[in-house]
Amino acid sequence: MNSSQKPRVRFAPSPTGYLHVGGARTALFNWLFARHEGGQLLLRIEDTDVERNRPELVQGILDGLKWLGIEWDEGPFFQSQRLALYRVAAEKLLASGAAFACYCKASAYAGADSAPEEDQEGEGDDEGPKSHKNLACGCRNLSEAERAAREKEGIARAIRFLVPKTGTTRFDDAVFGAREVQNSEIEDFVLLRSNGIPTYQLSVVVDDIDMRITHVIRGADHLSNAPKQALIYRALDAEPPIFAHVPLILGPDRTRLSKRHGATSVGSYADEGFLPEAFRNFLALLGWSPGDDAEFIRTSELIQRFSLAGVSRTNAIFDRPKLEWFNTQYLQKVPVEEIVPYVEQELKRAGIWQDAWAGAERAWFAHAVDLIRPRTRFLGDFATWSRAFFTDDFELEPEARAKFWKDERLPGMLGKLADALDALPEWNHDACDVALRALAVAEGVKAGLLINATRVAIVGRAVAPPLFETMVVLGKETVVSRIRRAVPLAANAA
RNA sequence: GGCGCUAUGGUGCAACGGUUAGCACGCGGCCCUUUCAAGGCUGAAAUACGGGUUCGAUUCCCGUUAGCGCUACCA
Repeated sequence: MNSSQKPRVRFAPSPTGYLHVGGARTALFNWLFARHEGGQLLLRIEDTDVERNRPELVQGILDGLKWLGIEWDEGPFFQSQRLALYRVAAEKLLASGAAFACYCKASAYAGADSAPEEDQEGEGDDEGPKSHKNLACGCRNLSEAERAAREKEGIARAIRFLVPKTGTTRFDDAVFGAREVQNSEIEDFVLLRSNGIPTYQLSVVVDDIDMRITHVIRGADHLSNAPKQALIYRALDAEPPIFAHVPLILGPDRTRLSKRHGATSVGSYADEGFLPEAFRNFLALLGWSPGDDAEFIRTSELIQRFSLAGVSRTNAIFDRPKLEWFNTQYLQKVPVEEIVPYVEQELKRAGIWQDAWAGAERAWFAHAVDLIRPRTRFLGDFATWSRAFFTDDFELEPEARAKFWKDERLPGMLGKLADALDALPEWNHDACDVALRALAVAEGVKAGLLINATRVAIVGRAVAPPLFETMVVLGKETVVSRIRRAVPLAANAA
Protein backbone atom coordinates (compact mmCIF):
# COMPACT_ATOMS: atom_id res chain seq x y z
CA MET A 1 0.00 0.00 0.00
CA ASN A 2 2.72 2.40 0.89
CA SER A 3 4.87 1.29 -1.99
CA SER A 4 4.81 4.94 -2.98
CA GLN A 5 7.02 5.54 0.04
CA LYS A 6 9.72 3.32 -1.35
CA PRO A 7 12.57 5.11 -3.05
CA ARG A 8 12.61 5.20 -6.81
CA VAL A 9 15.91 5.83 -8.50
CA ARG A 10 17.10 5.73 -12.04
CA PHE A 11 20.19 5.18 -14.10
CA ALA A 12 20.10 7.48 -17.10
CA PRO A 13 22.96 7.03 -19.54
CA SER A 14 23.16 8.79 -22.85
CA PRO A 15 24.06 6.65 -25.84
CA THR A 16 27.03 8.67 -26.94
CA GLY A 17 29.50 5.98 -25.98
CA TYR A 18 29.71 2.55 -24.41
CA LEU A 19 29.00 1.86 -20.76
CA HIS A 20 32.22 2.87 -19.09
CA VAL A 21 33.53 2.26 -15.63
CA GLY A 22 32.19 5.53 -14.25
CA GLY A 23 28.71 4.90 -15.58
CA ALA A 24 28.82 1.35 -14.33
CA ARG A 25 29.69 2.55 -10.85
CA THR A 26 26.82 5.05 -10.91
CA ALA A 27 24.47 2.31 -12.06
CA LEU A 28 25.77 0.03 -9.33
CA PHE A 29 25.19 2.59 -6.58
CA ASN A 30 21.66 3.20 -7.82
CA TRP A 31 21.00 -0.50 -7.90
CA LEU A 32 22.51 -1.19 -4.48
CA PHE A 33 20.52 1.68 -3.04
CA ALA A 34 17.27 0.50 -4.61
CA ARG A 35 17.80 -3.07 -3.45
CA HIS A 36 18.84 -2.03 0.01
CA GLU A 37 15.78 0.15 0.41
CA GLY A 38 13.42 -2.23 -1.30
CA GLY A 39 12.74 0.42 -3.90
CA GLN A 40 12.73 0.57 -7.67
CA LEU A 41 15.40 1.16 -10.26
CA LEU A 42 14.42 2.63 -13.62
CA LEU A 43 16.50 2.73 -16.73
CA ARG A 44 16.21 5.74 -18.95
CA ILE A 45 18.11 6.45 -22.13
CA GLU A 46 18.85 10.15 -22.47
CA ASP A 47 19.06 10.48 -26.19
CA THR A 48 18.08 14.07 -26.77
CA ASP A 49 21.31 15.06 -28.44
CA VAL A 50 20.50 14.21 -32.01
CA GLU A 51 23.98 15.20 -33.09
CA ARG A 52 25.99 12.71 -31.07
CA ASN A 53 23.44 10.05 -30.45
CA ARG A 54 24.44 6.57 -31.50
CA PRO A 55 21.33 4.40 -31.28
CA GLU A 56 23.39 1.32 -32.00
CA LEU A 57 25.21 1.86 -28.74
CA VAL A 58 22.11 1.32 -26.61
CA GLN A 59 22.26 -2.44 -26.83
CA GLY A 60 25.85 -2.43 -25.67
CA ILE A 61 24.87 -0.43 -22.62
CA LEU A 62 22.08 -2.85 -21.80
CA ASP A 63 24.43 -5.78 -22.27
CA GLY A 64 26.97 -4.16 -20.00
CA LEU A 65 24.39 -3.72 -17.27
CA LYS A 66 23.24 -7.28 -17.63
CA TRP A 67 26.76 -8.60 -17.40
CA LEU A 68 27.19 -6.55 -14.26
CA GLY A 69 24.10 -8.21 -12.86
CA ILE A 70 22.28 -4.93 -12.53
CA GLU A 71 18.66 -5.46 -13.35
CA TRP A 72 16.20 -2.62 -13.58
CA ASP A 73 12.54 -2.70 -12.65
CA GLU A 74 11.17 -0.35 -15.28
CA GLY A 75 12.28 0.81 -18.69
CA PRO A 76 14.27 1.34 -20.69
CA PHE A 77 12.51 4.58 -21.47
CA PHE A 78 13.77 6.70 -24.31
CA GLN A 79 13.62 10.45 -24.06
CA SER A 80 13.54 10.71 -27.82
CA GLN A 81 10.08 9.21 -27.60
CA ARG A 82 8.82 11.62 -25.01
CA LEU A 83 9.54 14.88 -26.74
CA ALA A 84 5.96 16.14 -26.55
CA LEU A 85 6.11 16.01 -22.79
CA TYR A 86 9.09 18.33 -22.63
CA ARG A 87 7.57 20.81 -25.06
CA VAL A 88 4.43 21.03 -23.01
CA ALA A 89 6.51 21.67 -19.91
CA ALA A 90 8.54 24.33 -21.70
CA GLU A 91 5.39 26.08 -22.89
CA LYS A 92 3.98 25.91 -19.41
CA LEU A 93 7.08 27.55 -18.03
CA LEU A 94 6.86 30.18 -20.73
CA ALA A 95 3.23 30.87 -19.94
CA SER A 96 3.85 31.15 -16.23
CA GLY A 97 6.64 33.63 -16.79
CA ALA A 98 9.31 31.31 -15.43
CA ALA A 99 10.91 31.17 -18.84
CA PHE A 100 11.28 33.43 -21.84
CA ALA A 101 11.74 33.18 -25.57
CA CYS A 102 15.24 33.69 -26.88
CA TYR A 103 16.08 34.63 -30.45
CA CYS A 104 19.82 34.67 -30.18
CA LYS A 105 21.51 32.48 -32.71
CA ALA A 106 22.77 29.23 -31.29
CA SER A 107 26.38 29.91 -30.50
CA ALA A 108 28.48 28.92 -33.42
CA TYR A 109 30.45 26.10 -32.00
CA ALA A 110 29.73 23.72 -34.81
CA GLY A 111 33.43 23.10 -35.27
CA ALA A 112 32.98 20.81 -32.32
CA ASP A 113 36.44 20.81 -30.83
CA SER A 114 37.42 23.81 -28.87
CA ALA A 115 38.74 26.53 -31.03
CA PRO A 116 42.39 27.58 -30.54
CA GLU A 117 41.64 28.08 -26.84
CA GLU A 118 41.58 31.61 -25.66
CA ASP A 119 45.03 31.30 -24.21
CA GLN A 120 46.09 34.86 -24.85
CA GLU A 121 46.90 36.04 -21.41
CA GLY A 122 46.18 39.69 -21.64
CA GLU A 123 42.89 39.49 -23.43
CA GLY A 124 40.49 42.37 -23.13
CA ASP A 125 38.44 40.40 -20.63
CA ASP A 126 35.26 41.96 -21.87
CA GLU A 127 34.66 40.00 -24.99
CA GLY A 128 33.61 36.44 -25.26
CA PRO A 129 30.87 34.61 -23.46
CA LYS A 130 32.99 33.40 -20.60
CA SER A 131 34.94 36.53 -19.99
CA HIS A 132 32.66 38.00 -17.38
CA LYS A 133 29.45 37.59 -15.50
CA ASN A 134 26.97 38.52 -18.15
CA LEU A 135 24.90 35.50 -17.36
CA ALA A 136 21.53 36.96 -18.23
CA CYS A 137 20.45 36.67 -21.83
CA GLY A 138 19.45 39.94 -23.48
CA CYS A 139 16.25 38.44 -24.80
CA ARG A 140 14.75 38.39 -21.35
CA ASN A 141 14.05 42.09 -21.71
CA LEU A 142 12.46 42.00 -25.13
CA SER A 143 9.29 44.00 -25.41
CA GLU A 144 6.15 42.47 -26.81
CA ALA A 145 6.69 44.37 -30.05
CA GLU A 146 10.29 43.28 -30.43
CA ARG A 147 9.29 39.72 -29.84
CA ALA A 148 6.53 39.91 -32.42
CA ALA A 149 8.96 41.41 -34.90
CA ARG A 150 11.36 38.51 -34.54
CA GLU A 151 8.62 35.99 -34.81
CA LYS A 152 7.54 37.69 -38.02
CA GLU A 153 11.08 37.51 -39.31
CA GLY A 154 10.84 33.81 -38.77
CA ILE A 155 13.75 33.59 -36.38
CA ALA A 156 13.83 30.27 -34.60
CA ARG A 157 13.03 30.58 -30.94
CA ALA A 158 14.63 28.80 -28.03
CA ILE A 159 13.19 28.85 -24.54
CA ARG A 160 15.40 29.85 -21.65
CA PHE A 161 14.76 29.75 -17.95
CA LEU A 162 14.38 33.20 -16.44
CA VAL A 163 16.85 32.87 -13.59
CA PRO A 164 16.23 35.30 -10.73
CA LYS A 165 18.97 37.88 -10.39
CA THR A 166 18.88 37.80 -6.64
CA GLY A 167 18.33 35.32 -3.91
CA THR A 168 19.61 31.80 -3.57
CA THR A 169 18.57 28.34 -4.58
CA ARG A 170 18.92 25.44 -2.22
CA PHE A 171 18.72 21.73 -2.45
CA ASP A 172 19.72 18.70 -0.43
CA ASP A 173 22.49 16.38 -1.34
CA ALA A 174 22.91 13.17 0.59
CA VAL A 175 26.63 13.23 -0.07
CA PHE A 176 27.58 16.90 -0.09
CA GLY A 177 25.01 18.09 2.39
CA ALA A 178 22.54 20.97 2.22
CA ARG A 179 23.61 23.26 -0.57
CA GLU A 180 22.80 26.83 -1.38
CA VAL A 181 23.97 28.80 -4.40
CA GLN A 182 23.62 32.41 -5.43
CA ASN A 183 21.13 32.82 -8.26
CA SER A 184 23.33 35.55 -9.63
CA GLU A 185 25.84 32.84 -10.50
CA ILE A 186 23.41 30.91 -12.65
CA GLU A 187 23.03 31.80 -16.31
CA ASP A 188 19.74 31.90 -18.18
CA PHE A 189 20.13 28.35 -19.38
CA VAL A 190 18.28 26.91 -22.34
CA LEU A 191 15.35 24.59 -21.70
CA LEU A 192 14.13 23.98 -25.22
CA ARG A 193 16.40 24.37 -28.19
CA SER A 194 15.32 26.28 -31.24
CA ASN A 195 14.80 22.97 -33.01
CA GLY A 196 12.18 22.00 -30.44
CA ILE A 197 14.33 19.43 -28.71
CA PRO A 198 14.81 19.84 -24.98
CA THR A 199 18.16 20.18 -23.30
CA TYR A 200 19.28 17.83 -20.60
CA GLN A 201 18.23 20.24 -17.87
CA LEU A 202 14.61 20.20 -18.91
CA SER A 203 14.14 16.60 -19.94
CA VAL A 204 15.81 15.23 -16.86
CA VAL A 205 13.55 17.19 -14.54
CA VAL A 206 10.36 16.53 -16.47
CA ASP A 207 11.12 12.83 -16.50
CA ASP A 208 12.20 12.61 -12.91
CA ILE A 209 8.95 14.26 -11.89
CA ASP A 210 6.90 12.12 -14.22
CA MET A 211 8.63 8.93 -13.11
CA ARG A 212 8.33 9.90 -9.46
CA ILE A 213 12.03 9.66 -8.82
CA THR A 214 12.86 10.24 -5.18
CA HIS A 215 16.65 10.14 -5.21
CA VAL A 216 18.89 11.27 -8.00
CA ILE A 217 22.16 9.40 -7.67
CA ARG A 218 24.63 10.48 -10.34
CA GLY A 219 28.15 11.65 -11.01
CA ALA A 220 29.49 14.70 -9.21
CA ASP A 221 30.02 16.37 -12.56
CA HIS A 222 26.33 17.19 -12.26
CA LEU A 223 26.64 18.91 -8.93
CA SER A 224 26.55 22.33 -10.53
CA ASN A 225 23.51 21.39 -12.57
CA ALA A 226 21.49 20.60 -9.49
CA PRO A 227 20.60 24.20 -8.65
CA LYS A 228 19.32 24.78 -12.18
CA GLN A 229 17.22 21.70 -11.90
CA ALA A 230 15.93 22.65 -8.48
CA LEU A 231 14.81 25.92 -10.06
CA ILE A 232 12.89 24.03 -12.75
CA TYR A 233 11.29 21.71 -10.23
CA ARG A 234 9.89 24.59 -8.25
CA ALA A 235 8.75 26.46 -11.33
CA LEU A 236 6.89 23.31 -12.22
CA ASP A 237 5.35 23.18 -8.74
CA ALA A 238 7.30 20.12 -7.75
CA GLU A 239 9.66 19.45 -4.86
CA PRO A 240 13.21 18.60 -5.90
CA PRO A 241 14.28 15.04 -5.07
CA ILE A 242 17.17 14.23 -2.79
CA PHE A 243 20.33 14.42 -4.79
CA ALA A 244 23.35 12.22 -4.19
CA HIS A 245 26.33 13.21 -6.23
CA VAL A 246 28.98 10.58 -6.22
CA PRO A 247 32.64 11.41 -6.79
CA LEU A 248 34.19 10.78 -10.15
CA ILE A 249 36.46 7.93 -11.12
CA LEU A 250 39.70 9.11 -12.67
CA GLY A 251 42.41 7.41 -14.66
CA PRO A 252 45.88 6.78 -13.24
CA ASP A 253 46.90 10.18 -14.62
CA ARG A 254 44.17 11.80 -12.54
CA THR A 255 42.16 12.89 -15.52
CA ARG A 256 38.70 11.72 -16.29
CA LEU A 257 38.48 8.17 -17.54
CA SER A 258 38.42 7.99 -21.31
CA LYS A 259 39.43 5.87 -24.24
CA ARG A 260 43.04 6.75 -23.89
CA HIS A 261 43.12 4.98 -20.55
CA GLY A 262 42.69 1.73 -22.38
CA ALA A 263 39.90 -0.60 -21.45
CA THR A 264 37.19 1.46 -19.89
CA SER A 265 34.07 -0.18 -21.24
CA VAL A 266 32.65 -2.81 -18.96
CA GLY A 267 32.39 -5.11 -21.95
CA SER A 268 36.14 -5.24 -22.23
CA TYR A 269 36.36 -6.47 -18.64
CA ALA A 270 33.88 -9.19 -19.42
CA ASP A 271 36.04 -10.19 -22.36
CA GLU A 272 39.15 -10.17 -20.26
CA GLY A 273 37.72 -12.77 -17.96
CA PHE A 274 36.68 -10.84 -14.89
CA LEU A 275 33.88 -12.19 -12.78
CA PRO A 276 30.96 -9.77 -12.54
CA GLU A 277 30.79 -10.09 -8.80
CA ALA A 278 34.46 -9.28 -8.39
CA PHE A 279 33.99 -6.28 -10.60
CA ARG A 280 31.01 -5.16 -8.56
CA ASN A 281 32.92 -5.52 -5.32
CA PHE A 282 35.80 -3.49 -6.68
CA LEU A 283 33.54 -0.80 -8.09
CA ALA A 284 31.51 -0.52 -4.91
CA LEU A 285 34.61 0.39 -2.96
CA LEU A 286 35.49 3.20 -5.32
CA GLY A 287 33.89 6.15 -3.57
CA TRP A 288 32.06 4.16 -0.96
CA SER A 289 32.99 2.37 2.21
CA PRO A 290 30.95 0.23 4.57
CA GLY A 291 32.55 2.17 7.40
CA ASP A 292 35.05 -0.43 8.47
CA ASP A 293 37.94 -2.28 6.90
CA ALA A 294 35.91 -4.94 5.14
CA GLU A 295 36.95 -5.40 1.52
CA PHE A 296 35.87 -8.79 0.28
CA ILE A 297 32.17 -8.10 0.33
CA ARG A 298 29.88 -10.33 -1.64
CA THR A 299 27.01 -8.69 -3.46
CA SER A 300 24.31 -9.81 -1.07
CA GLU A 301 26.23 -8.22 1.74
CA LEU A 302 26.92 -5.15 -0.36
CA ILE A 303 23.17 -4.73 -0.66
CA GLN A 304 22.73 -5.13 3.07
CA ARG A 305 25.42 -2.64 3.92
CA PHE A 306 25.04 -0.02 1.23
CA SER A 307 24.16 3.44 2.36
CA LEU A 308 24.47 6.88 0.84
CA ALA A 309 26.07 7.96 4.09
CA GLY A 310 29.11 5.89 3.22
CA VAL A 311 29.72 7.65 -0.07
CA SER A 312 32.84 9.78 -0.06
CA ARG A 313 33.35 13.18 -1.59
CA THR A 314 36.72 12.68 -3.14
CA ASN A 315 37.43 11.47 -6.64
CA ALA A 316 38.94 8.02 -6.87
CA ILE A 317 41.57 6.70 -9.21
CA PHE A 318 40.86 3.48 -11.00
CA ASP A 319 43.40 0.95 -9.76
CA ARG A 320 43.68 -1.94 -12.14
CA PRO A 321 45.96 -4.11 -9.97
CA LYS A 322 43.42 -4.04 -7.19
CA LEU A 323 40.68 -5.07 -9.59
CA GLU A 324 42.78 -8.08 -10.56
CA TRP A 325 43.31 -8.91 -6.92
CA PHE A 326 39.56 -8.95 -6.37
CA ASN A 327 39.17 -11.23 -9.34
CA THR A 328 41.65 -13.77 -8.00
CA GLN A 329 39.97 -13.62 -4.63
CA TYR A 330 36.59 -14.42 -6.10
CA LEU A 331 38.03 -17.04 -8.40
CA GLN A 332 39.27 -18.96 -5.41
CA LYS A 333 37.03 -18.14 -2.48
CA VAL A 334 33.55 -18.46 -3.87
CA PRO A 335 31.90 -21.93 -3.86
CA VAL A 336 33.04 -23.82 -6.98
CA GLU A 337 29.53 -24.33 -8.28
CA GLU A 338 29.31 -20.60 -8.73
CA ILE A 339 32.21 -20.37 -11.09
CA VAL A 340 31.64 -23.59 -12.98
CA PRO A 341 29.14 -21.92 -15.34
CA TYR A 342 31.65 -19.25 -16.22
CA VAL A 343 34.31 -21.83 -16.95
CA GLU A 344 31.86 -23.72 -19.10
CA GLN A 345 31.28 -20.57 -21.10
CA GLU A 346 35.00 -20.06 -21.40
CA LEU A 347 35.69 -23.59 -22.64
CA LYS A 348 32.88 -23.31 -25.14
CA ARG A 349 34.40 -20.17 -26.46
CA ALA A 350 37.71 -22.00 -26.79
CA GLY A 351 36.00 -24.89 -28.55
CA ILE A 352 37.10 -27.54 -26.08
CA TRP A 353 33.90 -28.06 -24.14
CA GLN A 354 32.35 -31.50 -23.75
CA ASP A 355 28.67 -31.80 -22.93
CA ALA A 356 29.30 -34.69 -20.57
CA TRP A 357 30.85 -32.26 -18.13
CA ALA A 358 27.45 -30.76 -17.54
CA GLY A 359 25.91 -34.20 -17.18
CA ALA A 360 27.45 -37.47 -16.08
CA GLU A 361 30.88 -35.96 -15.48
CA ARG A 362 29.60 -32.95 -13.67
CA ALA A 363 31.35 -33.81 -10.43
CA TRP A 364 34.61 -34.51 -12.23
CA PHE A 365 34.42 -31.17 -13.96
CA ALA A 366 33.77 -29.24 -10.77
CA HIS A 367 36.69 -31.04 -9.17
CA ALA A 368 38.99 -30.13 -12.03
CA VAL A 369 37.90 -26.50 -11.85
CA ASP A 370 38.45 -26.54 -8.13
CA LEU A 371 41.96 -27.90 -8.57
CA ILE A 372 42.91 -25.33 -11.16
CA ARG A 373 41.35 -22.19 -9.76
CA PRO A 374 43.75 -21.42 -6.94
CA ARG A 375 46.23 -20.23 -9.49
CA THR A 376 43.96 -18.49 -11.94
CA ARG A 377 43.71 -14.78 -12.34
CA PHE A 378 41.22 -14.58 -15.18
CA LEU A 379 38.58 -16.90 -16.52
CA GLY A 380 40.61 -17.25 -19.65
CA ASP A 381 43.24 -19.15 -17.69
CA PHE A 382 41.00 -22.20 -17.78
CA ALA A 383 41.35 -22.39 -21.53
CA THR A 384 44.98 -21.40 -21.77
CA TRP A 385 47.53 -22.64 -19.30
CA SER A 386 45.27 -25.27 -17.81
CA ARG A 387 44.02 -26.40 -21.17
CA ALA A 388 45.58 -29.84 -20.78
CA PHE A 389 42.98 -30.72 -18.17
CA PHE A 390 40.29 -30.55 -20.78
CA THR A 391 41.81 -31.63 -24.06
CA ASP A 392 44.72 -33.59 -25.45
CA ASP A 393 45.27 -30.77 -27.85
CA PHE A 394 47.75 -28.69 -25.90
CA GLU A 395 51.29 -27.45 -26.32
CA LEU A 396 54.28 -28.37 -24.24
CA GLU A 397 55.53 -24.97 -23.29
CA PRO A 398 59.11 -24.53 -24.54
CA GLU A 399 60.20 -22.65 -21.44
CA ALA A 400 58.87 -25.43 -19.22
CA ARG A 401 60.72 -28.09 -21.19
CA ALA A 402 63.91 -26.08 -21.09
CA LYS A 403 63.60 -25.60 -17.37
CA PHE A 404 62.63 -29.06 -16.17
CA TRP A 405 63.91 -31.47 -18.80
CA LYS A 406 67.58 -30.71 -18.52
CA ASP A 407 68.76 -33.95 -16.92
CA GLU A 408 69.76 -36.58 -19.46
CA ARG A 409 68.60 -39.42 -17.19
CA LEU A 410 65.06 -38.12 -17.51
CA PRO A 411 63.95 -40.02 -20.62
CA GLY A 412 64.86 -43.31 -18.99
CA MET A 413 63.24 -42.44 -15.71
CA LEU A 414 60.11 -41.18 -17.37
CA GLY A 415 59.79 -44.49 -19.19
CA LYS A 416 60.13 -46.40 -15.93
CA LEU A 417 57.66 -44.09 -14.25
CA ALA A 418 55.09 -44.73 -16.94
CA ASP A 419 55.52 -48.48 -16.44
CA ALA A 420 55.26 -48.20 -12.69
CA LEU A 421 52.15 -46.07 -12.85
CA ASP A 422 50.62 -48.32 -15.43
CA ALA A 423 51.09 -51.25 -13.10
CA LEU A 424 49.31 -49.55 -10.24
CA PRO A 425 46.26 -51.50 -9.06
CA GLU A 426 44.73 -48.41 -7.45
CA TRP A 427 44.72 -44.95 -8.96
CA ASN A 428 44.75 -42.30 -6.30
CA HIS A 429 46.91 -39.54 -4.89
CA ASP A 430 48.90 -41.68 -2.44
CA ALA A 431 49.48 -44.54 -4.84
CA CYS A 432 50.95 -42.17 -7.42
CA ASP A 433 52.94 -40.41 -4.76
CA VAL A 434 54.47 -43.64 -3.45
CA ALA A 435 55.24 -44.96 -6.91
CA LEU A 436 57.01 -41.83 -8.00
CA ARG A 437 59.03 -41.40 -4.84
CA ALA A 438 60.07 -45.04 -4.86
CA LEU A 439 61.41 -44.57 -8.37
CA ALA A 440 63.25 -41.43 -7.35
CA VAL A 441 64.95 -43.32 -4.52
CA ALA A 442 65.85 -46.19 -6.80
CA GLU A 443 67.32 -43.80 -9.33
CA GLY A 444 69.09 -41.78 -6.72
CA VAL A 445 67.48 -38.46 -7.63
CA LYS A 446 65.40 -35.98 -5.68
CA ALA A 447 61.70 -36.47 -6.02
CA GLY A 448 61.35 -32.85 -7.08
CA LEU A 449 63.28 -33.50 -10.25
CA LEU A 450 60.88 -36.22 -11.32
CA ILE A 451 57.84 -34.35 -10.12
CA ASN A 452 58.62 -31.25 -12.12
CA ALA A 453 59.57 -33.20 -15.21
CA THR A 454 56.41 -35.25 -15.00
CA ARG A 455 54.27 -32.18 -14.59
CA VAL A 456 55.60 -30.78 -17.81
CA ALA A 457 54.95 -34.12 -19.48
CA ILE A 458 51.32 -34.37 -18.49
CA VAL A 459 50.10 -30.76 -18.57
CA GLY A 460 52.76 -29.07 -20.66
CA ARG A 461 53.39 -26.32 -18.18
CA ALA A 462 55.80 -25.40 -15.47
CA VAL A 463 53.02 -23.65 -13.63
CA ALA A 464 50.22 -26.00 -12.71
CA PRO A 465 48.43 -27.58 -9.75
CA PRO A 466 50.11 -30.14 -7.46
CA LEU A 467 51.17 -33.19 -9.47
CA PHE A 468 49.45 -36.11 -7.78
CA GLU A 469 46.09 -34.42 -7.63
CA THR A 470 46.52 -33.56 -11.25
CA MET A 471 47.21 -37.22 -12.02
CA VAL A 472 44.04 -38.28 -10.29
CA VAL A 473 41.96 -35.80 -12.22
CA LEU A 474 43.53 -36.70 -15.54
CA GLY A 475 43.15 -40.43 -15.01
CA LYS A 476 45.62 -43.27 -15.37
CA GLU A 477 45.27 -43.79 -19.08
CA THR A 478 45.88 -40.19 -19.99
CA VAL A 479 48.75 -39.77 -17.57
CA VAL A 480 50.57 -42.89 -18.70
CA SER A 481 50.20 -42.15 -22.37
CA ARG A 482 51.25 -38.53 -21.99
CA ILE A 483 54.38 -39.57 -20.09
CA ARG A 484 55.27 -42.13 -22.76
CA ARG A 485 54.72 -39.57 -25.44
CA ALA A 486 57.11 -37.27 -23.59
CA VAL A 487 60.01 -39.72 -23.40
CA PRO A 488 61.47 -39.06 -26.85
CA LEU A 489 60.82 -35.34 -26.52
CA ALA A 490 62.67 -35.26 -23.22
CA ALA A 491 65.53 -37.06 -24.87
CA ASN A 492 65.77 -34.27 -27.40
CA ALA A 493 65.58 -31.62 -24.75
CA ALA A 494 68.39 -33.18 -22.77
C1' G B 1 39.12 34.14 -15.76
C1' G B 2 34.39 33.25 -12.62
C1' C B 3 31.75 29.92 -9.39
C1' G B 4 31.91 25.40 -6.76
C1' C B 5 33.85 20.78 -4.76
C1' U B 6 37.91 18.06 -2.73
C1' A B 7 42.66 17.26 -0.03
C1' U B 8 45.18 10.68 5.14
C1' G B 9 51.28 6.32 2.41
C1' G B 10 52.01 5.35 -4.94
C1' U B 11 46.47 3.56 -5.04
C1' G B 12 41.49 2.43 -2.60
C1' C B 13 39.39 3.11 2.13
C1' A B 14 39.23 3.54 8.25
C1' A B 15 39.96 6.84 12.33
C1' C B 16 33.77 11.50 12.41
C1' G B 17 38.36 16.39 19.15
C1' G B 18 42.25 12.31 22.69
C1' U B 19 44.80 5.69 18.60
C1' U B 20 52.10 3.99 18.89
C1' A B 21 47.14 7.20 12.56
C1' G B 22 44.30 1.18 11.17
C1' C B 23 43.08 -2.17 6.82
C1' A B 24 43.74 -3.61 1.73
C1' C B 25 46.26 -3.40 -3.25
C1' G B 26 51.11 -2.68 -5.03
C1' C B 27 56.48 -2.95 -3.64
C1' G B 28 60.78 -5.48 -0.45
C1' G B 29 62.10 -9.55 3.01
C1' C B 30 61.11 -14.18 5.61
C1' C B 31 58.17 -18.74 6.29
C1' C B 32 55.50 -22.62 3.85
C1' U B 33 56.74 -25.60 -0.61
C1' U B 34 56.63 -30.17 -5.78
C1' U B 35 56.44 -25.56 -10.16
C1' C B 36 53.41 -21.27 -9.74
C1' A B 37 49.79 -19.03 -7.07
C1' A B 38 47.33 -18.72 -2.50
C1' G B 39 48.28 -18.27 2.71
C1' G B 40 51.13 -16.64 7.33
C1' C B 41 54.75 -13.17 9.37
C1' U B 42 57.31 -8.81 8.36
C1' G B 43 59.64 -3.95 6.20
C1' A B 44 59.47 0.81 3.68
C1' A B 45 55.61 4.27 2.89
C1' A B 46 50.62 9.27 4.64
C1' U B 47 47.47 13.41 7.73
C1' A B 48 49.49 19.21 1.13
C1' C B 49 51.26 24.13 3.44
C1' G B 50 50.37 28.30 6.87
C1' G B 51 47.46 30.44 10.49
C1' G B 52 43.73 30.13 14.12
C1' U B 53 39.78 27.67 17.87
C1' U B 54 40.76 24.14 21.88
C1' C B 55 43.71 21.39 27.64
C1' G B 56 44.21 18.62 23.03
C1' A B 57 43.65 18.67 16.25
C1' U B 58 43.87 14.00 10.67
C1' U B 59 39.15 15.64 12.56
C1' C B 60 36.35 22.41 13.48
C1' C B 61 37.34 27.66 11.11
C1' C B 62 40.25 30.93 7.69
C1' G B 63 43.96 31.57 3.94
C1' U B 64 47.46 29.47 0.36
C1' U B 65 48.54 25.71 -3.01
C1' A B 66 47.07 21.68 -5.97
C1' G B 67 43.50 18.57 -8.40
C1' C B 68 38.77 18.08 -10.28
C1' G B 69 33.87 19.88 -11.91
C1' C B 70 30.59 23.52 -14.08
C1' U B 71 30.88 27.90 -16.82
C1' A B 72 27.24 24.70 -24.56
C1' C B 73 20.72 25.55 -28.08
C1' C B 74 26.42 18.12 -24.58
C1' A B 75 24.78 15.12 -21.24
